[in-house]
Amino acid sequence: MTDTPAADVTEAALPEQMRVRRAKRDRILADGGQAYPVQVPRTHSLAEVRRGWSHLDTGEETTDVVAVAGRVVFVRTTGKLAFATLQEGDGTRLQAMLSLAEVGEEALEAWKADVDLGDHVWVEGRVVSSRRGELSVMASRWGMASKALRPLPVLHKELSEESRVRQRYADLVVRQEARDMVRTKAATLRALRRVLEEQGFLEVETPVLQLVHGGAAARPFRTHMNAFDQDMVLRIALELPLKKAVVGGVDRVYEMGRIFRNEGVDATHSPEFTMLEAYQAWGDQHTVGALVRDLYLGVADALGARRVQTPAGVVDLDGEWRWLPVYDAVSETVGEPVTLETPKERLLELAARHGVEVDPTLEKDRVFLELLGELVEPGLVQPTFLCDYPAVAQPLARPHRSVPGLIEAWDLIIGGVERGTGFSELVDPVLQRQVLTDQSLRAAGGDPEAMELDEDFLRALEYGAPPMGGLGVGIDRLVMLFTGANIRETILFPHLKPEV
RNA sequence: GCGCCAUUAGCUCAAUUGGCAGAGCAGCUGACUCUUAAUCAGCGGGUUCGGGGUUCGAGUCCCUGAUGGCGCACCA
Repeated sequence: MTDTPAADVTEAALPEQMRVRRAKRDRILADGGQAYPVQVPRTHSLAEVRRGWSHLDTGEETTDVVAVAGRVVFVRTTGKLAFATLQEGDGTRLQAMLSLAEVGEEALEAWKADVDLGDHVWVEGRVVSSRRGELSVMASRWGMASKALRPLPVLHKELSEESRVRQRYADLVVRQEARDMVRTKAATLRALRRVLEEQGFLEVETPVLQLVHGGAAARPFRTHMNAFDQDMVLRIALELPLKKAVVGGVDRVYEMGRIFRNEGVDATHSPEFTMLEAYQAWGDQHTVGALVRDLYLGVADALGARRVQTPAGVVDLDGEWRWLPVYDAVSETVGEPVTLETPKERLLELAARHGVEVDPTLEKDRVFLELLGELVEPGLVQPTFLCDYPAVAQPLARPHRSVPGLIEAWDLIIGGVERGTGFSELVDPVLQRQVLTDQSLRAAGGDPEAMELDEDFLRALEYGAPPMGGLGVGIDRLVMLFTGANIRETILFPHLKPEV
């Protein structure tokens, strides 16, 4: 124990409730007890007791002795009989009863004196049903398992938005939705891996620290490797190393991992988020379209619902997943034919007529993409593959097999939001070099999102990559679809600015 | 990045026109052997986000900074 003067000053500055709890801890230790024992008697989880003795009638008692442990979330103490509600990790609760007649005066008085909301305790005793029918453990002994020094937030009201995120550990204790989210996300990751494994995909891990930034258009985080005295970036995509693996014969390969983008933070964007990318040799945009559908259905089944309520309406994942060429989509929406040849001036007029603000200095095809994003995407509630994009949309996609100027790529829209993207991947090393050279010139010209020229990637392609399809799915957005949560709820510990 | 709103006890929130800073839960003391957000009686607990200003007087008005939320812009 620290009794330095400095510690006393700190002690005095603490809120009353924390001083009280510290005093209780000190008293337990001074009396020869343990406030933080390395191990406690525990024969059953709270859930196991609930499952095993659910048949008890109101007031029925057994001689079955169990030992349970959990966090105290409610206490109700009468003179000679104390009740407490214990909670374990997934939110399962079980009542503990301490009766003077069974536990003895000394143990009951210690309970009243030492136990606060938030403490972990263990209780050993018979499984009984109380007179009001509450399944309980009637204590013959109890002990402190871990003394909490900080008072728990109230359980009757949700934490403020900021506290929920800053102190997720407390949020998890007091809010069932927070606990469920952790398990929902884990179930989602399991389901995705299962679907991929069933279809013969191998999971690999590729470098997070990279020499050149590529695979997507985004601003990277920069760092430095001391051993090589080498500036590096954190990856913004998984794409390039996975394609290198396909070159080497890893025909069906995927990675599910964190990528980092040094950009805005809001309810739908986090600077680090989890991406799934999969590449399939001998496949194309249609085969990976089928794969992404299997992935979504696999997750839906794991979470128990193929129909999902979203702000945009009810999504039926069992329905048709429509393929919608983007020029058809925009033509239909604006009520007149729009094609790759439609001049920029006309596109700008259409934008103005439909109230879409567009930077008039954008190139023609980007104006078109603005119209698509503003007028079409929000209205696509059911799963839709927007396809046949103009080439400008995706530098790494293959030119369309039958329509010049288009590429073979899709964006999957569900509930009005982009959920994933897929390609017939570009494997011609000469074309790829042209595209990347153009990108690197833009990077040199100051575009912070443009890709750099990755010579190693081009060397790999020059050895020959098989025809392949590839897809990318934002895992957090997938979880958001099924839970209705915003991205900060799907990420256990999202980033916030430091506290003062 | 721009605009709007918010920040008060451990937690969640009140506070009228600028006039003694409050409630519920939590905590402390006491009562109570079937409670379950237990109940009852009493008590304590505040850098009103930080800094500056106006005023006899500021949680409240002004300036400035921090953090958060929402909207817009950008992105997945």
